[in-house]
Formats: sequence, structure tokens, C-alpha cells
Amino acid sequence: MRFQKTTEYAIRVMVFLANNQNEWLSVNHLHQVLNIPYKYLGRLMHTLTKAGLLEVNMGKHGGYKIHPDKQNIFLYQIIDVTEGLESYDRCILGFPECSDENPCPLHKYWISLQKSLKEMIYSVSLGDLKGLINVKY
Amino acid sequence: MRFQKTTEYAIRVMVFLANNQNEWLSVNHLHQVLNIPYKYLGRLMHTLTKAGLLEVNMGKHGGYKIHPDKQNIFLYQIIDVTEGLESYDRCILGFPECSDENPCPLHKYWISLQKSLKEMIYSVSLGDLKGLINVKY
DNA sequence: ATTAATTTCTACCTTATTGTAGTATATACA
DNA sequence: TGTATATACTACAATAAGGTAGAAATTAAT
Repeated sequence: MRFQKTTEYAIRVMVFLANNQNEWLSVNHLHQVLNIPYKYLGRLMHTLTKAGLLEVNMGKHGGYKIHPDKQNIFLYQIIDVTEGLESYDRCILGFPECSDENPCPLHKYWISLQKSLKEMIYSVSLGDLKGLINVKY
Repeated sequence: MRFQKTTEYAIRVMVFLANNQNEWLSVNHLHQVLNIPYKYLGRLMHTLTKAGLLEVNMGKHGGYKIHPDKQNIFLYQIIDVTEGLESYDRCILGFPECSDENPCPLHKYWISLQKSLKEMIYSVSLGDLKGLINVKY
């Protein structure tokens, strides 16, 4: 029961960028500070940019920053880009017809947990996480 | 954010066996009723047996049933066999030193959810799920 | 004994995730 | 305009999860 590693990386890097709003940060710098494989991170940054969460500046002194139009990004937006949100509406046992009326054996236990998980990813934003960067990964 | 598919399969099959305590159920039967790939399920049953959760009877009219010494199995015991319990104590951002004193950015949000998840897998048992098998997978 | 139905064991295949390498392209600035 | 420093793009490699195939071993019943 966990996020994909790519999602971990994405949240890590987005939190870091949110704490350095006005600087262009290069992949190499982020790779070193956040301990994420360089080339893999490069591709992830590109993906986050295509998804509209980041602004990019190519060439010398280039890098990435949070997109100016997206100043309060929620966790669900990041997760949506990296692994999708399907699992937050899915039956934990993979029963395709699972519902309150037609529940799988774990339904009543899982539903409330799923609700809490959703509440977290839809309510926590990068703004809530500002300042929290004294972490060595 | 989900269980591995193998864990899904394992819980499905254990719930079914718990509802048919006195019968030897063959892999072929379970495969058909629970819609789990035949050969893959065979290996999973063997794994659950080696872990002591099931009793096996080889040969004609053979199959599996819940091990007589394990009449009230909790979810965490099944999950431990299929994917391990590491993720239930792990930082959601993979920060190796994450703790109350030295938290990652998501720590305070994740900790309470993790606690609920643990409470579920340590408190829900197959006994709690008996009778709930009117499900077509 | 023989046969049929079952698990066991070993090997391999497929797919998704994670990670690496190299070249092309863009930008800043001397 | 040349050079240094970035990202973009494409291809491929490694690993883990999920899945398949077939022969060997075990058991029940005839």
C-alpha cells in the first residue's frame, strides 16, 4: 500500500520548488539536493511541465519553476500526472461492481479509509507545505 | 495508492476459503469462482501454504483449506505474506530519517492515515468477513 | 497396478516501472 | 558568432510484478 516511487519523487521536487518560487532550478541541482536519479528526474520534470504544473526555461541559466498560473497546487494534481487517480475510486479487492448496495467483503472497512485518503490529497496543497524543506533525502 | 494485485487475489481467496471451512477446494475451482489466473493462483496457494495459513491435500480430491491452527486470520497476516508490511511504517516521501522530531513535509498528514490503515489490517479478520461471499468477481 | 485428478516444481514470457545513455536543440553571454 | 550550460527527445537496459507452460510427484479410487 504505497505511492509509486515516481509520485514520491514528484511530490518531493514540487515541495522543493514551492519553497524556491523565484529561482530557475536546474535538473542537476534538484537531482543532487533531492537524491533523485538525474536522467529519470529530467523526464519527470518534462512530464510535469507538459501537464502545466511547471514553467521551463531552456538553455544556459535555465531550469524549472512552479508555473505562475498554478500558485497553489494540490497533491491530487501531482498524483494525477504521475500515476492517475483511478485507485482512489477503486474497490480494494478489485470487485468490479463494488458499491454500497453490492459490496465486496472489505467494502465497509475500506470506504472510510479511502475517503480519508482522498481528503488528504484534495485538501493538502504545496502552500500548506511551505517552509518544510529542512530535509536531507 | 493500492495493494498489489497479488494481495487482492490472496484476500479474495482467503475470504472464500473462510466461508467454506470444511471442504478441500481445488485451485481450478477457486480460479473459476474468483476469476484469478489458474497457474498464478496455484503458485499463490503454495506460498500461502508454506507461510502456514493454509493446509494442503495433494492428489485426487485434494485442494486447500484454512489451516486448522489458524482459525482467525487477520488481514495483516495475509498482506505480510504477499507484499510485506514495510510500507505501513515507511515515510510516504521516502525520507529515510522521517520521524515526529525530524518530519518530512507530509509527515503530519500521512501519520494519522497510516495509523488508520494499520488499524484496519490488524483488526479486521476473516471471521469479520464471514458470510460475505455473494460476490461475482 | 493403473488411471485420473490434483499439487509441486522449474522455467520462461509479458508488462509496467524505474533507471541510463547519447544526441539534438535552445538560450545566455562573452 | 562561438561556447558553455541547459532542456528535449529517442532509444534502450534493469528490475519487479504479473502471468503461462509443461513435466514430475502425490493421492484416491477402481
